[in-house]
Amino acid sequence: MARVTQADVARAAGTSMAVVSYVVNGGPRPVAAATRQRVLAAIEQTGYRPDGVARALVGGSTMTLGLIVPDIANEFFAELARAVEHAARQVGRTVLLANSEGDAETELALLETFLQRRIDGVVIISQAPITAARLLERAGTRRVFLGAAPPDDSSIGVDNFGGAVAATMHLVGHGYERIAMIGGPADAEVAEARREGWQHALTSLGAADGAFVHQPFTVDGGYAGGLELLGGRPRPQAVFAASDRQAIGLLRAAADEGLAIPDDLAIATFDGSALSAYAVPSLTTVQQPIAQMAELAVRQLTTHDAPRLHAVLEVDLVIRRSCGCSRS
Amino acid sequence: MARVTQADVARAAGTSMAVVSYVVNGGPRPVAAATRQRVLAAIEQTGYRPDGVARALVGGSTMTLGLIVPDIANEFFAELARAVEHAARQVGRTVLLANSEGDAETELALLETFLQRRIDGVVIISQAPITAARLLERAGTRRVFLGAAPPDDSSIGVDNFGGAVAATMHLVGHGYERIAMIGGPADAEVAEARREGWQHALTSLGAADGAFVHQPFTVDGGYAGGLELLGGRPRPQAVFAASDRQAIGLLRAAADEGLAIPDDLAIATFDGSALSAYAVPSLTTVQQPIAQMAELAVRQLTTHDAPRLHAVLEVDLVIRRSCGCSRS
DNA sequence: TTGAAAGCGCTAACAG
DNA sequence: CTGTTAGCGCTTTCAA
Repeated sequence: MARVTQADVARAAGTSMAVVSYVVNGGPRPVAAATRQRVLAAIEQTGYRPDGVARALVGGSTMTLGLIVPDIANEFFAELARAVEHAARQVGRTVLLANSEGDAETELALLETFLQRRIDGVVIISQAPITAARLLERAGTRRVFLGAAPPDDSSIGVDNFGGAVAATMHLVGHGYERIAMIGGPADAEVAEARREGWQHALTSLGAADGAFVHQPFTVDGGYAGGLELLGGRPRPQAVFAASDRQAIGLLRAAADEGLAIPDDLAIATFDGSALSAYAVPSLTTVQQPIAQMAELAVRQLTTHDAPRLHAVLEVDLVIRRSCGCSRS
Repeated sequence: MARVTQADVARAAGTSMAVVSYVVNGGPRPVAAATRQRVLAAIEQTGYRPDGVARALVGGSTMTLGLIVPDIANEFFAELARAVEHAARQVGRTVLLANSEGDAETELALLETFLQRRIDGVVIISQAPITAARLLERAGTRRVFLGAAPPDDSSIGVDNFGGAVAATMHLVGHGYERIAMIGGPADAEVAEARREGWQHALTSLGAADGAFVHQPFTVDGGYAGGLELLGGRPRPQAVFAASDRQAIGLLRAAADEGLAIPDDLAIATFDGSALSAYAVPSLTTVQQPIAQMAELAVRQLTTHDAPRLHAVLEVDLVIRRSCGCSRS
């Protein structure tokens, strides 16, 4: 039951270890067809499985990517994780997953662990971009930030401002005049951009400012924000939520108030996670291009000397029922 | 910028590599307090970070656990993944994540990759338990199956039958007489156990058989099943869904039919993922002890010669609004 | 208590 | 085209 090594294969094939390595890796030296066959047969017969650890030690690359998200149980991050794992697998990489729990200290500790594991690169939704970048830079580890990012590091983001404008405009197009917003935490960059987009749409249309509340990106946050907004007078006719999770909470708040969606209250939200499609009624939402983000991130980490990346991806307004479009 | 190695530290501290190793690992040989201080200082000063790869090569353990789920974007698996990662982190392990996409071939390929990476153990929700177990056994790799499992391997499951009985009984207790069920795929063990529980509760109460449909564990499955069941005459008064995702689809089907929950139709479901709490109305569900499952799984994989584990965990009926309990 | 040295399994020069 | 060999960075005997 002992581990089958390259030496065992070499012995069985009557060749040297080097040759075995050459056929396993298809290089860097050519191997005669006949020899190759013998080696292949020996591999088959011995049940040899190359040892990735030894390979990494000598070669340098672990073929492993790290992924740090605040909370994998959040639909959006879960979908992102799936996409990242998928993209990584396509190029032969494996992914190490970790949850920072939204905590900067935990995130740094996690990065430290990943560095010890010698990951080839990391995709991170960071709570402390500057510190994280410095650590990774010192270690010479590639990385790409999603969302909040240090100015001089590779990052992938979406057009939060534009998406919020589009959603708000759409609501305005329905004729609503009092359009409130449940925003994210005041210190979250992406949240602020969405707020500005909403604000911009409102003012550029000459509408008075709508009510606004800061809330965490959670269902509970959406619920609390919803209750507060719906309790105001005059009550808003529509609410733009900064995230799907918040919109779900808002749905409940509306139900508590006995408000029908979209007849008594229209809703638009941001993210485009499956949550928004499953909700009743389904939510009109600004969809983030998750697959594309993952694809880009993995490519950035795995292509040899890729130049710094600064992507801001287009976002897509998906019209569903919560905004009132399909009202009879 | 070159990698700082143990040799660098030894040099800086004026000792041998062995001593550095002893202080880093706290053994196996004692080190004089003064020497230890010098080493610690040298580590600090050089910015030394132990190389996990080299360590794994010589030591044997990679301190890494693998986790294979069908689809991390599914709430239930996402919550499980979070719990596993958390439990693993508590004991200093890192987790490699992969999605089998519900495909046996993919799953095997993933396992093969994990074995090359020399993971210490794997937590798996398997599509092909027997084959997977054989592969892992040959490789001498520890594993614990969640859900479907080979009879002679460690596994962790929940009382699917009992949970279904409890949920169905609860519905019966409300006075409903026509209680239908949206089940899982016919070939899924856990799904069958839930079906039997529902069946058992019905017959033991002398109720006539309720309508039943097989559906995949998806929102769409629940929607399709819901439409079919709700279209039948007489229409069921309550439906027990085999999973939260299906219940979400059922909610939509009910909305399509203009049925109010729980007044026109009561619902109970199985899983207890956040989805069930977020839904409007909130869903009465059989909650799986996710944290406990993860905790147990990780312990099984990381404790030295743990005996074979065959856990069947208790499940908890969480009463919320969809069953009609809070009807005025 | 400390040091020297033998590997862990593999890749890639460097020789033949 | 194939074989020999020197490490990759670390842990752990075995000596001192």
